[in-house]
Amino acid sequence: MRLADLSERSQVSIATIKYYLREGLLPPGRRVNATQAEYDESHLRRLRLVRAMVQVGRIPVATVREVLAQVDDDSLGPTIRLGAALWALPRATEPEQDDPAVITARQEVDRMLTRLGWTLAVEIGPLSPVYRELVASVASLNRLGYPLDADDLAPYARQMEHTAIHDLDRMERFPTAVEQVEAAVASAVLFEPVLLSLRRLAQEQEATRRFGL
Amino acid sequence: MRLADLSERSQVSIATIKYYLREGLLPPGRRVNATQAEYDESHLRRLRLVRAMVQVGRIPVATVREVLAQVDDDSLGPTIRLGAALWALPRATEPEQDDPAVITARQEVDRMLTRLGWTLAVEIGPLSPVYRELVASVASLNRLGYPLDADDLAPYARQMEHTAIHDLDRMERFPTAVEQVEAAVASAVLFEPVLLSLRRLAQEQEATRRFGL
DNA sequence: CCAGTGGGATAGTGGCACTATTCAATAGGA
DNA sequence: TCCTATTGAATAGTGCCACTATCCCACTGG
Repeated sequence: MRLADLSERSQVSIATIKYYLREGLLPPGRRVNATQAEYDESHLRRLRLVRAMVQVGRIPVATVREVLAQVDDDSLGPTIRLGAALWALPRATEPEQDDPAVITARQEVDRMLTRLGWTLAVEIGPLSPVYRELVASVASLNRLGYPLDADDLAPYARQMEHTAIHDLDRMERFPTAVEQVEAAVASAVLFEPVLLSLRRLAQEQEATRRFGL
Repeated sequence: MRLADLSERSQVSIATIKYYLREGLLPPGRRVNATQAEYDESHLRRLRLVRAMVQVGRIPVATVREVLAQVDDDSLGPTIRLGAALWALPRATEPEQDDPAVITARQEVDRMLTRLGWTLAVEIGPLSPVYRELVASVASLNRLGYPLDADDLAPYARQMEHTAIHDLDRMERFPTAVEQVEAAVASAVLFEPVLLSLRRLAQEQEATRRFGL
């Protein structure tokens, strides 16, 4: 497959593919000679993943580069690789340490985590971007006057435990490590809109049940 | 409260507040005289909501304006107002009609909805932006090689039914209609990062349980 | 009386994801 | 062989958008 074919099949313009190649989001093709390069299915798959992250996930190109570097790092075991890829994802605005809303939020998050027995999360929590993003989000809600405590968070967390089991079941169906991590990233990025849409539909449904049309 | 005070208490620069006033995201203050205006707590609350939508939710300013127009429309009953506000939120790329991935996605979504008995969603579904966003997301996953059928979607949807009940319980605690709709919008925008963070934490937790460290 | 304040108007900034152009070296069909 | 098309590199430009900066003027209040 040449560049033009890759562009054709992915519906991504040649200029944009060149841009991604330049930015290191797409590995270079196998150079057939000085003026031609050959691309294969893995390039197509990667290109679609990049598009998904950039367009659907609104992830900055620089972040996509970091995530993919983890996906392709053969020196990591599959589990670590998965963590590392998701590690690089969040769009977090880092919480300020001295903000009282942040301190409260952290306390409640920690209480929720210990109550659920998420020991790993508690130990590595403060280092994880995911944890920090959670704290920052809860703090935002605090500031807006919608406080969330451990009692509010716990049921949602338990529901997410169930979804996580589903998620990993789906992931483990893929044969190779790279494909599994790609699936995890795709799931993190693309499945989120699905979940959120379902939530809003459920809200509409529940509102109708309560208040009628 | 004068403009300077509003800026001080919200930590939003005067220039930005003026910008929001210009764009109609913030109602003008009560003019005390030709050169002074008085703002109250509702302005502060609204300003924080706008910031949350723009910064955390990454919602375009033009969309924020539309959403707030619904929030403030007294001619609507509270339920309709809630729906209308959430109606205006999504900013997804519309699915193309003839795309086979979209057709498959729509079939599976519809099957899932009927199975759950979400009759309202089925009837008004094709008109709802939320429904269309769901179809588009599932179609993206299809194209990427991660097909989702009704069997995959249903358990997630059932879980979201539970969260929706929690959501509306929290919303109904607020006294006035405007505050309730504001709470719903804040919940739609700000609670989403919380849910997603919880999901990723749960994934880390579950991955550790399965594969160890 | 005059520094400060609010609001309107207008232009500028910076980030970012592309997009267009040009160039030189071929490839490949007529 | 000729001629058009293609590739990759380099570089500059575009369009969007959320601010941000600057002026100006009317007026306030110590």
